[in-house]
Amino acid sequence: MLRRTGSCSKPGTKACREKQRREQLNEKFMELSSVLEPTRTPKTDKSAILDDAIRVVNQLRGEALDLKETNQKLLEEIKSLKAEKNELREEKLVLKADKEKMEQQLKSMAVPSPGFMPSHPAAAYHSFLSRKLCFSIMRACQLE
Amino acid sequence: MLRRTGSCSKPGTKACREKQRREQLNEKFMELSSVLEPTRTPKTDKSAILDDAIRVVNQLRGEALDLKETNQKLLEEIKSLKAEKNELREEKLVLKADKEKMEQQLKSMAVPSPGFMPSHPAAAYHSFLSRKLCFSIMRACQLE
DNA sequence: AGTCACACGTGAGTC
DNA sequence: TGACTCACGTGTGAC
Repeated sequence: MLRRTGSCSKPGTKACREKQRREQLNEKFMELSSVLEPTRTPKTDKSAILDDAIRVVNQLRGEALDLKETNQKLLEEIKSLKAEKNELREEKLVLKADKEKMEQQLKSMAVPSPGFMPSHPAAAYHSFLSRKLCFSIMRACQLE
Repeated sequence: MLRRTGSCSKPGTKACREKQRREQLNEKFMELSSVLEPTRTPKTDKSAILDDAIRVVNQLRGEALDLKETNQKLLEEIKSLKAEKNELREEKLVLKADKEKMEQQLKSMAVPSPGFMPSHPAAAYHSFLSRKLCFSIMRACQLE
């Protein structure tokens, strides 16, 4: 692209304005080329610049489409992961409630009612064995 | 863009080849314009086409960047969700093991050792009460 | 009228 | 050399 840089010989002439118009067009060609290839020295071939522009726009459009599709799938995966997580949390809560209920029951068993007193030596010994058993259960149930 | 469509007056002339070259350039302008606006009637203004091309390329570049960034964040979120899910699953397994251990202990308590026989009526009555208590605990622990 | 964008043919430079 | 690309000034049609 030859460039007779500089202003017109006779300002106001039609030829001059036509020259300015060409210069503006060429500046836009350069700018487009710079945008298309931010790294390299801009091309000076108008046909090549137009070809590149067509190619790049199509390529970027496809890329954006792919990325949007991927985004959509990732969002769906997140949605399902959150659902699974909530399900696990609920199941965990149920199990925890079960466990606490069992512990509560065992604790109340370990402390007998005040009026309950074995009157016979054999009964007292049996009661001792029962309470010993209950504590061992509690130990087993608390699990560290 | 005025279009003197049709071939040259005198084929082979320089003027004719120059005309063909201009026509090729114009076709590329048209194609670029079509790519830029797939829906509308293509523009015929060369400056406007170049402006649009610059704008669209920049816009698509930014859009692609945003999408890639979003993708990255989504991937990280998925990663952390999976980690949280695994943690919940492990906690659930621990709770389940606890529960089963407690159930096992209670079940073995419910069946006393064969040599264990209360010798006195009061002791027998107390043993009866203990077993009754154990069964009620088991009912409570199994929880439907 | 006058302006605008384009087409045209030609001169000039490059490989 | 010849074919290519670009700049230039002008001609033309549309608004």
